[in-house]
Amino acid sequence: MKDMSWESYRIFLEVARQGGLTGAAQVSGLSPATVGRRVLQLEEAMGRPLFLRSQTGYRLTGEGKALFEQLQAMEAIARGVESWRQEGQGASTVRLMAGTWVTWLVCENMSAICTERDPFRLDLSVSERRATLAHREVDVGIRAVEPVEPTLISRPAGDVAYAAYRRKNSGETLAGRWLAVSEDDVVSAYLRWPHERAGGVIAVLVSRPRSLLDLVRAGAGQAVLPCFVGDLDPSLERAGDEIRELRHQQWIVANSEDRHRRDIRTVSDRLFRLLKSHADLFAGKRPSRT
Amino acid sequence: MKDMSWESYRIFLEVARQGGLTGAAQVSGLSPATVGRRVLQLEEAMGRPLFLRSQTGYRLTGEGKALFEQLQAMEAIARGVESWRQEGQGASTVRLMAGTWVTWLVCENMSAICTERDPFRLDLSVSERRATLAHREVDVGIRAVEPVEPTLISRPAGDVAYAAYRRKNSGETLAGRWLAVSEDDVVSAYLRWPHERAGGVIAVLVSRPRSLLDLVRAGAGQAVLPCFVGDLDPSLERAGDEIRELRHQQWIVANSEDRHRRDIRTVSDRLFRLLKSHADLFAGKRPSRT
DNA sequence: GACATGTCTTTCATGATTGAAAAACATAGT
DNA sequence: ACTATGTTTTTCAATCATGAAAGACATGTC
Repeated sequence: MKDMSWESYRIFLEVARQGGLTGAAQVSGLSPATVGRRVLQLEEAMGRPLFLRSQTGYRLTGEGKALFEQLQAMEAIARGVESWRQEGQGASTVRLMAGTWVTWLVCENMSAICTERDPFRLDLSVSERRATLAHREVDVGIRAVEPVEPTLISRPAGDVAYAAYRRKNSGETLAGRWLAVSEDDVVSAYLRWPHERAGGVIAVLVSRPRSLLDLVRAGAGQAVLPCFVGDLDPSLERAGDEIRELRHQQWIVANSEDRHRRDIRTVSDRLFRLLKSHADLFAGKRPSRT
Repeated sequence: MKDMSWESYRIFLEVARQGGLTGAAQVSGLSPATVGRRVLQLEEAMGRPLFLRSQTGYRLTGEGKALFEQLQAMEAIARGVESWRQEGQGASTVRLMAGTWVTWLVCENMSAICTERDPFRLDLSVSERRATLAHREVDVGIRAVEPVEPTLISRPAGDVAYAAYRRKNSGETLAGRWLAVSEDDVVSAYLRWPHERAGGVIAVLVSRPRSLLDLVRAGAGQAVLPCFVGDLDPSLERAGDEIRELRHQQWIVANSEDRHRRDIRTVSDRLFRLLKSHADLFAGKRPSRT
């Protein structure tokens, strides 16, 4: 029997990722009708059900999950080829993944990472959409734990300190009013802290960490933030000492197979310099503001 | 810009492997016309020449070779998926690679490896077409050196001894008449031996080792053969002692990622038993013939 | 309970992709 | 020098895959 078309593999991956035909159709530039047909053919060829169909979308079956695992590895290589292609056309893309606050810092200092004259484009993605380096979904990442995968190379980029912050001159009126991220969206230790350790009640819940800063600025309460965020904001002040138990190191991580890519190296180096130049801020050593 | 179609990748691989449009068209079931078109599109999309075109066929450029390397890894995964598919349909295929003589032994004892009642098919390929385990072109292989790749698992399967053979009762008349494989086709030490060490002249050159046995049987001269081949043939006798310097171990090798495949395990085990049951013959301990 | 909104699925005309055949071309052998 | 055989490339008709729109259906909202 003829082999299954590789093109169906890619469509399958997108349907599995997007959780439905509509989403997959949009990102792949096809129509939902075609996507549905191709998935049907693939299941036919594979001789097993790959999805659980419902009016609300497609969910992977157990066997579908097994296939998904395999094909992700295939996609990783395809991504490598894709960037090799872009490289040849002098228009490469570096995908940088970071947490909410490092992303924020990068945005504030974009000119230190990527200027108009650089021959590459930058794709920033926050870690909520948990992209994986192993599958080459991103080229450079920032992690709070040292990676163990042998296929990754990492470089330590200093400590990160945390403290509670409130609007300046708000005195003790906000003492018990904590701002926090809803527990469903908690992905890091510092986000869990208000839930576990804060004595007072939690006044406002938000779904994105970024909103914490906006709320504190507005005087809605106090929240735990990285020191390099809180200390950099002139309208904020610390509501207590550094929370030592949250301090951790951070690493810049890249895929070792992409060692040869100049653009990745460039971004990685510049990011390293940016973090180093803010090392004192990251570590919570409150410098005198200019 | 839209990504390149994965289907083009597969076509590219086949053209690179077959060295032309015609060959690729046959194995992929397309017409030469479309294959040519798809390659053209791929080159367009990649923005670089991938092949050197000539009336005699397609040859990879340097950049084409780079792409070929990448895509081979992709194909390896696709092969894994393909056998997973076949497995689900209860009709799997085990690809076994071996040298000329082990292949011969397997053919003679096919019932010990794969019978009608087994739920899998066997693809035998001799090592001349140098298939690689790493790229999953074969599932089980026999090697004369212990593999170092960490992705492979190996199992020692005894020693292999060599000696010179001639037709029985041909006396000393054939003393200097060596039969050998032409130097271009020499892939193993025992094939090189007649060229380097034989005192006499080489009477007949053939391109395939298998022909050596036929020639010796016909009384055309003497040739170096594995003992398990020569000693098993009642019409042959040794023309000298074992050639100790050629003795080596052999290993059964499989891809460790296919550990879970029952059919591969079965073939591997049966092959192991077959080799073990002939261990004395392999080692050159001439047993009394029945 | 009606309704709005989001899905997947089906239908059918359109258009892109394909294959067969012929052409153009190089190579090897006589 | 010529022919035979292999290749790639072009041409054109026909098939096949595709998309738009409509249908069917569940889910959540008012």
